[in-house]
Amino acid sequence: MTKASALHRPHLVKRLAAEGIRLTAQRKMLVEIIQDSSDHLDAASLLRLAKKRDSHIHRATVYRTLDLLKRLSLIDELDLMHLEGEKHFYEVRTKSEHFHLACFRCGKIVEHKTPTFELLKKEISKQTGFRINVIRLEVGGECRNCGAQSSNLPRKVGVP
Amino acid sequence: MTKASALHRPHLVKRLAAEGIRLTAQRKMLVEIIQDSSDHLDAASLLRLAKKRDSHIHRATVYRTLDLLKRLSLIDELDLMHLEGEKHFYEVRTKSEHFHLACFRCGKIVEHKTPTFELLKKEISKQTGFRINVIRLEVGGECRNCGAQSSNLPRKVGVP
DNA sequence: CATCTGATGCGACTGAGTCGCATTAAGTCA
DNA sequence: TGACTTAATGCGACTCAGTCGCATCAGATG
Ligand SMILES: [Zn+2]
Ligand SMILES: [Zn+2]
Ligand SMILES: [Zn+2]
Ligand SMILES: [Zn+2]
Repeated sequence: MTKASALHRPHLVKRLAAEGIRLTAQRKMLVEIIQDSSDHLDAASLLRLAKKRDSHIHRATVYRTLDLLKRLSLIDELDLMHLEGEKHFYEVRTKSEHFHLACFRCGKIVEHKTPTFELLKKEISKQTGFRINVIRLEVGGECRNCGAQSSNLPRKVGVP
Repeated sequence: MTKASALHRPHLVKRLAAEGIRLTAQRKMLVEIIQDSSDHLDAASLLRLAKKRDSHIHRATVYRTLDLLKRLSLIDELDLMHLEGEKHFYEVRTKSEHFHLACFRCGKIVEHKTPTFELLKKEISKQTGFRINVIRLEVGGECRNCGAQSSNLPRKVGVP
């Protein structure tokens, strides 16, 4: 169990209850798995992990729960630059906006944050009049390690 | 034909030639369609438009060409906040980075740019040591118009 | 023009995600 | 606590975007 789970689970459960959403065993389990995972999970991985705990859980339930959590803005959906196919990944939404950098060589995903991002968000809102609900920044490139080796290793995608 | 096409097509063709890529009739046509379109196209729309010009073009060719252009960084792939399903959309990559705002109520897509975004990009690079190859910022929310009506219109997604 | 080779068309195939419906179980209240 | 109501789950058939291997076609080159 990561630090995140202990902090967020009560909040999530409260949110679900507040919306008049039924707190089923499956939903609790799925939320727990997402929160406790140190990786960013895609639907298939989530289903796989869930089946370890309850082999009868059905993929439809996983998709429906992801949709629900997305609609409630309890999780964010990520592409991670489509590093491994067209999958989408999910993570619990935290108050402080962070974003993701994906290395096209080694596949590493790095989370980062900087005040400039928060500033940019405010600025966009002011300049365009949009009330911002979701904001997603993703970066693809070459991480410090891979760049340092200035190697000729095979590339995966997006490299000009 | 939009302003973009006249400016970029020669460049695109040059780039393709430079890479030792064969300039087939199909590739030329697909590049033209993407450039001339005022909308952001997804694979299916691109195929539909292409078939109007050459009814024999096959969907596999469209997918392969999109992959090629993506790999060469000649086009960027967008999600547009999955406003209409899980489709991906494509646009010619221009030098100046812009990003997209999607309104969850009316579905409008707005393109925007601000120096802070360029600044952020430089900052990320410096702070993380990443050599940035692709950077994608997408915003979902409520546009000025829809917000002004503070209406109870049906919502599409992501609204808490 | 002839040759070489990468690209296209094709159609079968895959597999993620969806849908309608019968069954189950969460929440509620007497 | 034990019905009762109704949302949620499990199920399996289904869809349909995207992939793949292979035969054929057509750029590029000299
Ligand atoms: Zn790396
Ligand atoms: Zn993250
Ligand atoms: Zn996506
Ligand atoms: Zn709008």
